[in-house]
Amino acid sequence: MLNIKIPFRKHQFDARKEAILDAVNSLLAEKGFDLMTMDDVADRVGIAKGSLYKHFSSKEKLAAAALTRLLRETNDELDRMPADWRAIQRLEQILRWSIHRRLQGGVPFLPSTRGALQRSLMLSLDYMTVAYAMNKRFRALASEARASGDLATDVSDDVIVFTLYSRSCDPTVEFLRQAGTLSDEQIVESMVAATFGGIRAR
Amino acid sequence: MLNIKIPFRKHQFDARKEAILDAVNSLLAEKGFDLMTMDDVADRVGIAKGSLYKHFSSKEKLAAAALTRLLRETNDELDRMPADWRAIQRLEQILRWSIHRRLQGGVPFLPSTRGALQRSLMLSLDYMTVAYAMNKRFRALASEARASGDLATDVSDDVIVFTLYSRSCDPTVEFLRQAGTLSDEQIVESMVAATFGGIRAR
DNA sequence: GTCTATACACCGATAGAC
DNA sequence: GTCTATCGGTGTATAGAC
Repeated sequence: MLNIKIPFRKHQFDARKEAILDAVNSLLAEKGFDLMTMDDVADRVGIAKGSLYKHFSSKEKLAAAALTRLLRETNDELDRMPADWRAIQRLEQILRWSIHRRLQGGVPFLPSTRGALQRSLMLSLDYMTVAYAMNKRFRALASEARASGDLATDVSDDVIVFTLYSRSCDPTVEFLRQAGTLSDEQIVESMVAATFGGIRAR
Repeated sequence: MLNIKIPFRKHQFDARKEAILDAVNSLLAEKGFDLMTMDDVADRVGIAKGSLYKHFSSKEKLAAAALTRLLRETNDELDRMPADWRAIQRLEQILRWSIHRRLQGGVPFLPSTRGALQRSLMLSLDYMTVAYAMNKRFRALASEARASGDLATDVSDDVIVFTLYSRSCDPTVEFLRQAGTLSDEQIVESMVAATFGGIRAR
């Protein structure tokens, strides 16, 4: 009976861990890393602050775990796409998915290129592994799309990849939501149209 | 002789005020509002922290003054443009100017839509006045450009204006600079090309 | 007005009882 | 493993001497 109870407890433990990451994800979206406090996280999950440290040894590790999970989900979304889609189609869809998730409150902020978090991310093997894998896939899609003649000739692959990363945390989304003139679906399509087609008349 | 010395002192005072704003601008660009401390500012200017409060009564007021000066300069840049330029040309040039300034370290970060700073900005008459004026000019340019058929039909004026705001603090710039494959001038032109022409082949 | 010193609050992390 | 209580450090803002 002990070999039944142990897996059960472990299940409980993992479930709480997921709940913590959910809270962190939404808090990162709301306030960003610097303004998010461990008290915020503990309050939202409904546990004591001290208990958080039984799961994650620091605030940076906590955020790294949340971001790692997010990157994994992005990879999963890429896996789910139909096999016959063109590269340009996949790139467009992954942006659409990102903005959609963000509007639902699940996708975080821009991790600033400086500061303690960035340093901690670099030291996280989990994070770096999945980040490297995702980056590789994006670059492959970019060069495939370029080979098919689907990408603008006056922007390099670097610009393509970084632009798509950045659009995931573009404040335009917040502005448009606050303006209130567009539905969520219209916001997503406007952003995709502006990113891929530009804002100048064609 | 007193009426000579008083304006001189006032001149000294104002000069120091400008020096403080310079320091704040570069610090905001480097670390953002949350991570910037009053000690940082005082150290960079070379004065004591307490003295800062003789010029600005709070950290938020300090940042608001720096951002207000930046918006004024943006307005000045719009004023400097040749009278015969088309609206689309002006919009393109103001983006080019923004990114150029940012690469030189003078343009701040993304002011997050939440937090103490945003609240303080809303209460600042100076900031709101110049922000409102600039917004008005941008909207006028957008609708003029649209009337001329120079803007994409599938993005609204809201999207045009907010997109240009957001491109001024787009992390793509940081990424490209870190990648090191493009010169500053190439970064500016890539961003302008990607924003106005999009990343999809035309 | 500029300095030094300090009050006051907040936050990350830890200790120790249960 | 969860809780309460607290330490140590940092940051904004102020007080008071000069």
